[in-house]
Amino acid sequence: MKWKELEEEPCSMARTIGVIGDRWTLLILRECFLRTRRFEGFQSALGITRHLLAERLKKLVRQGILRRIPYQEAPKRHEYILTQKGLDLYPIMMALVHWGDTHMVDERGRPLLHQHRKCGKDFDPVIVCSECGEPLLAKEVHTHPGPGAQSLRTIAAPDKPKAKPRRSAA
Amino acid sequence: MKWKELEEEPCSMARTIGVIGDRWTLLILRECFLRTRRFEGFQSALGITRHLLAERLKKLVRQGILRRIPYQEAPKRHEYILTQKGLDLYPIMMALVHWGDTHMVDERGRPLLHQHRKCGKDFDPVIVCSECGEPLLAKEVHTHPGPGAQSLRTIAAPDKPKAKPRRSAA
DNA sequence: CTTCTATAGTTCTAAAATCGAACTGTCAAA
DNA sequence: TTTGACAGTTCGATTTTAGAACTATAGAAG
Repeated sequence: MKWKELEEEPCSMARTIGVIGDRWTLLILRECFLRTRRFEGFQSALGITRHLLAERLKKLVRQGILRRIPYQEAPKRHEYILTQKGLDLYPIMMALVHWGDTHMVDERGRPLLHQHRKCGKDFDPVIVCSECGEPLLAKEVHTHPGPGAQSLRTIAAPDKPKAKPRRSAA
Repeated sequence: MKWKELEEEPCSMARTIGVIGDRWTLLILRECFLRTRRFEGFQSALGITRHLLAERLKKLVRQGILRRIPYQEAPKRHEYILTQKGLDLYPIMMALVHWGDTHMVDERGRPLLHQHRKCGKDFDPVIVCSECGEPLLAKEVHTHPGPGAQSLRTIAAPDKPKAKPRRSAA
């Protein structure tokens, strides 16, 4: 499977992974949410090679997740800022952080706390059902094909995905 | 930066990315949540090379995200099932799916719908504050160093990463 | 008894991605 | 005139991944 195919699969998760599902892209996005905007800022914060950084930024711009905006003429310079589409990645970022906070902290505790301005408290993100507001548990969710379904794969778990001969028997 | 270093960074997101932040691992986890449990199941569903699949499964087991459980003696066979730590990845998976549903669907609509057994309705996942229950917006969240902070990097947003405006920066 | 099939890997080579370091170009300041 | 900051680009070396074949075990088929 190639990256391009991923984005065309009838699976929203696969498509998302096709866009942001690699180490550097995710880390670049972390920096974006931490308000880094410029090439040098990303590079020195992450230690990514300049080559890859340039490539990843281009891809994020192509995907409409970042916008490249001039901040000075003279030597033309641009900064990269999140579009709405990019800001919408926030729940993904929070979910990643929260899992790390829960399962990957050492004895010192969390490196970073999040305070909700609305209520003033440090919080954890909680996922709830948009319809009833109850917290979601994997076990209580049932998936079924939607209008965009097309392949039998990825819609629901087929109990046994037919095996095919791997070698020519001749 | 190497993979191993990532897991030691004082940043929960980096650590999480170090564990699950690559294309195949994420797709394998998708399959896990769709109830795939066996080597052949993953391989044929994803088209991943057997070599990589074996490696990724080993890593997920090492990380305590999957457990390798024998389901038959005779030729010894195992299946891979999510531990609690693995199940806790559910919010990340849902967040990925939801972003794809919002920004990556084609005219046909969503490939997969999620029904909440508790209320019976198809839903979207919503992230709320654990303290006040209000939906979270990136703009309303302030980050500050926690007990596990140690490096100045990644703790909090440096307002401008050593970018001193040398000119009138618009 | 031999062959086929199913399952879960391992091994090998070629191709692709990433790393690391140097190089390009613009303009301001020293 | 030289240096420094910034935003890239280029290129050879290294690491990962792809793709296909090979190994191993055991039941069923013939």
